[in-house]
Amino acid sequence: MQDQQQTSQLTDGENQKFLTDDQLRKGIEAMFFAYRGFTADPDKILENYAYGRAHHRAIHFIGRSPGTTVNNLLDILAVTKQSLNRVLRTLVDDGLVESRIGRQDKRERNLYLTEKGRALEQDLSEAQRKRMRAAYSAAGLEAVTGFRRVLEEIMDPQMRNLLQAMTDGG
Amino acid sequence: MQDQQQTSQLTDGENQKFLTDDQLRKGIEAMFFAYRGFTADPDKILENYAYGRAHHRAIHFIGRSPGTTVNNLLDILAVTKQSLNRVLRTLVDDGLVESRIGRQDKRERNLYLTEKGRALEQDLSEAQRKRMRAAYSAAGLEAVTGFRRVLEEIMDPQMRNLLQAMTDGG
DNA sequence: CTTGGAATGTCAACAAGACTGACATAAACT
DNA sequence: AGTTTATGTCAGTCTTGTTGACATTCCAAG
Repeated sequence: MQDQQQTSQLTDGENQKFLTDDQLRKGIEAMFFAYRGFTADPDKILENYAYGRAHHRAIHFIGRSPGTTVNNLLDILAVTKQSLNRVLRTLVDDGLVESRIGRQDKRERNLYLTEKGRALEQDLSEAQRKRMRAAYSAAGLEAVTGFRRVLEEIMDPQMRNLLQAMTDGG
Repeated sequence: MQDQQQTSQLTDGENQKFLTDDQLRKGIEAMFFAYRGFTADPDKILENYAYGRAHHRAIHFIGRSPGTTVNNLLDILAVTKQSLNRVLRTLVDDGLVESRIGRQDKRERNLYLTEKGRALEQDLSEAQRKRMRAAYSAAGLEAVTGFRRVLEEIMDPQMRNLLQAMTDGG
């Protein structure tokens, strides 16, 4: 089994010490604390409105893919239509989101941010980006590549595909 | 400024293309989808019990730092004592957690998992570790290092310190 | 042209899990 | 002795999720 090609000076055992339960636990806890930071800044902005994280998510994905349908959004957000509808209704009522009847398929509703909606979206996004920008900058390109790589492995395959499709098309 | 040591062939501009708003957005969305996957497996187990994610968090950190106090847990979980107390009460009532009066300071309660509690903790942890193990394994050591690095930069400094203290002491 | 299914909206009831505010008790500190 | 700390508890509220039921509109297939 010892051929002349040594790709690493580490044995398999040493090479995979990052797979110990203790290393995994640290990753799990880091994920928990980081996610809290990740949502903290938008949450603080939303306190000024009568909105919560659910509204942020809807606003984000509508702003990101203008004209998306309710069903699309349901796939992305993985909540019930009743739950999403309550959020969408308040956003439409408050004039942040416009819901247009589909041109080809008139059953569908195409969702768009209004100017007011886009303003809030920018506010929330910039707050969240600011933290991410600082983190990326401090960690460096190589770390960011690894970060993205691991996140993609953690998510469900369907979500990975969905994210991929969004990134290509939208 | 140009010494003989070239650390990179990239200009500053090229070197920081990962800081564009579009790159940041991709990271933000990856974080969102990954966190959902991250919590999915324990959540599925908890459906069989009358417990939720809040119980999982309490069980995790008690199992990780046996003898921890309520106040400690409040700092870690960042919820109100009323919220935590409701969770702890059910766990104590159901015989998963033991609450002992502190030896030095009798105002404090030291929290421990019972055997039953440890069994559930193992079940939940192993489900979550399984996904992380697969992700780490697929992504490789270098990516995992970057992953951890970025997560630490994203979280609030107090949480980073707290996590550090836990990792050292506990 | 009718019928079945899909996309959407809405109503009602409910649950988990967060919150605030108020109050109580015991123990420790000053 | 008086104050602060650690914890527990009651009551009420909010957000966001759930299920179940039902209506409308419209596309598409028979």
